[in-house]
Amino acid sequence: MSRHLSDTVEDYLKVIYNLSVESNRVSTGQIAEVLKVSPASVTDMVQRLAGEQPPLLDYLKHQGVALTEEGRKAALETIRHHRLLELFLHEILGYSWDQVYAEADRLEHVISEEFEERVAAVLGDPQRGLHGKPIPSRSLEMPDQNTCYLQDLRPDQRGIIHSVNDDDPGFLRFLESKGLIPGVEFAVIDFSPYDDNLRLKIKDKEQEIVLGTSVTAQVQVELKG
Amino acid sequence: MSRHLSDTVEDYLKVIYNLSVESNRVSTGQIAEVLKVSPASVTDMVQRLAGEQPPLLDYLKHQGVALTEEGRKAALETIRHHRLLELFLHEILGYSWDQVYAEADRLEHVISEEFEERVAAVLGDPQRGLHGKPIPSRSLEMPDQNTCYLQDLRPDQRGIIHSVNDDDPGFLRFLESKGLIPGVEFAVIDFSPYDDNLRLKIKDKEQEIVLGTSVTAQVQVELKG
DNA sequence: CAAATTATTTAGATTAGTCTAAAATAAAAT
DNA sequence: ATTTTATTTTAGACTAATCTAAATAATTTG
Repeated sequence: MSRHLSDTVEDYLKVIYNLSVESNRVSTGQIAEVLKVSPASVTDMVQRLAGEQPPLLDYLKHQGVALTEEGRKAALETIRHHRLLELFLHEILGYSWDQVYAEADRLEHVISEEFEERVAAVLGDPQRGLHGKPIPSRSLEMPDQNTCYLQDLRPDQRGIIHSVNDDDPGFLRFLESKGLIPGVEFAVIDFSPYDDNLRLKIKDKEQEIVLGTSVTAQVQVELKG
Repeated sequence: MSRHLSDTVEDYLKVIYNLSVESNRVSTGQIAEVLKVSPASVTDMVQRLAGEQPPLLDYLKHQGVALTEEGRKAALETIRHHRLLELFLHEILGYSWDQVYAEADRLEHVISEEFEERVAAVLGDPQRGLHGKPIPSRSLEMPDQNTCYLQDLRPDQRGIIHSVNDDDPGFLRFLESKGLIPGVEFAVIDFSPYDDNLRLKIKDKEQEIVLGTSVTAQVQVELKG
């Protein structure tokens, strides 16, 4: 079915997918920043990908890009690889949850469909990754998650940690030390205006914790009740 | 310790290592044939690798190349990756022995030292690969094997299948169907001149088998007694 | 040992992905 | 509604890895 895409192209599509969750069209500047390449390189690349047959991107000069259905499928394939690999590295090879990202990020471009299938089977066809994010299905359907960011909650609301960003090992170790792990229940105790800090009570933990937006904007939660 | 080498460079070094086992210096033409690139490309590349600091190859115009110690270490690193991966794909993910080569050949360039260590640990630090070839040690020592090619044996000699080439799935399925698997004992019954066919009796098998040189030149054995 | 054949190397070109610097466009601010 | 600022695009150039065609060196053969 799918023609071969280079590692680089897969990275572009993945980044565009992730940025698309927030805004409909994605600017070349945003992509450049995430991929740490120059804006000029991005313009070049998105023009190429928009010109492919069939096109992977929809591109309008000075108005950013959006994934085509083709591009979306390719991005989800890579994301499925990544999330299956993270789980695999943890479950089978004993990697810690802050270690898996870098390894999965290289392997995701290289494994075959066969490898993907076998890993999925060994893991029992998991629906969620090691950091809580949904894993696209074999047929590349992304289950829609009913979540919001922790930063949007206010006192007296209760929730469950749904998922966290996986790409910063230091941040992940911080989350672990605070007990902010997917599946954990918590309640918002206090909200502090101006700095937008949140005070949380985590289930089965004595000590309450206070978190700034640089944390609460990176954690997705499921509302309870 | 080691600077980063591209997948392509690792492939060149691996191929040169394998060809070096037979002849001391390796010709650009041989390399071109194995890698399926033009001889001109090989000349280009070997000149580059001989010019690196420190050099990975020793190159003399029109006289072929040899690996430097630096190049040999790099080749062994890749070979270690490959053989550990093949075993891993078989033992942990259930790949058959004719399926592992292609997957390992892509993954070998991408896995980290961490991955290598963990896989080696899970497999119990194996000394031999799935097809019998020795696995270079962590410190990149290649155990020297006391073997010869099956084609060099004559009637009444007995041996054990030591190792077989891993790169052709069809050939591997053929070997399996004949019971020619590393560790299996056999005796040479007959040698036929002109075509150099060998007749073998395989231990615990009723039927004797006759093999041509296109098979016997691809199988390494350990002499017994 | 010279001629013919074969192998290797050089020269010049191509593609993917990147860069910097300059030009063009869009957005923000006076 | 202009000017300023910020973003995006174009233009031109670089590197790694490859190619084909032509030139050169080595080897084989008569």
